[in-house]
Amino acid sequence: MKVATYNINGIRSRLSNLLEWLEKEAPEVVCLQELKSPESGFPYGPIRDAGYGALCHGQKSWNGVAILARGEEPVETGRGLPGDPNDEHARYIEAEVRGLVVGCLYLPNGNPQPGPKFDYKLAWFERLITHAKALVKSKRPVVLAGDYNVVPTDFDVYNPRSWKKDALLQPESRECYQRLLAQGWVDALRTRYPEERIYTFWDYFRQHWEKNSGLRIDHLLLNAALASRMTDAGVDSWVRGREHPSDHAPTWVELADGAPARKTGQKK
DNA sequence: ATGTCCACTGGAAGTGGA
Repeated sequence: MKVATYNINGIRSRLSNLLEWLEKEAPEVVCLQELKSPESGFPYGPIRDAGYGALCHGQKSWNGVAILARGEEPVETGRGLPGDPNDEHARYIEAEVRGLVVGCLYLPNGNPQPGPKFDYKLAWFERLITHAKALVKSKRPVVLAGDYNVVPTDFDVYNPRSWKKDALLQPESRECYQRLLAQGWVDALRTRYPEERIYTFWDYFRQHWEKNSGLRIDHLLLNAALASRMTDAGVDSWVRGREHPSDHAPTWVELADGAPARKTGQKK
């Protein structure tokens, strides 16, 4: 089973890219970010026709997240990150799919820094860390997937000097990511490729895609119950090379089948 | 400072966000 995350940068203007990718790669579970659309504009019809059930947490103009499931309907377990009732941004949705708990997140970009947007990023990150603490310990398999807007180390960017002042590389952002990992999460892509440069995002400027000047900011974190099932991971970078692409590429993990659910025990 | 793209407003080109 393939679980993927894809920052689509506008689902309405990118629908054909999404459908082509779904048809070619047929992931079982998909986390989407940056829909830039309210739920009323979400293309449920074409996505259903492609064979996927969908959950959408949208808003006008910005942000927006969704979870797709091939051949079934994801069962929603939460939307909006707990911890701040005044936070209106549509950046988190959670569901159960195929025995997995799937958290789909779009962490704030945080630029320019310093400033209120960077403060919001760090505050949101703290709320994520708090929420993740319960998930990581679960006996159930959990994946936290999305656009984290964090370049974990200098090895995850083509040239750290060019991005030194960017919110994605700040020590505070990286410290939060490390603290999240330290709970016990496995960073699927880096575990699969411990010594290779691998990117998930190439901005639209200065022919960065053509020169492979990328960043690794889309991450799939697995708890212990799921990490042992990982058989492969990768980036569908061909999608970034298509006409009219998002600046991100779909990033995925392949998982072996889990043990069948028990009829007794575990129940609370 | 620059570079490019998306969505929105308003009814063209500018703004905000990334």
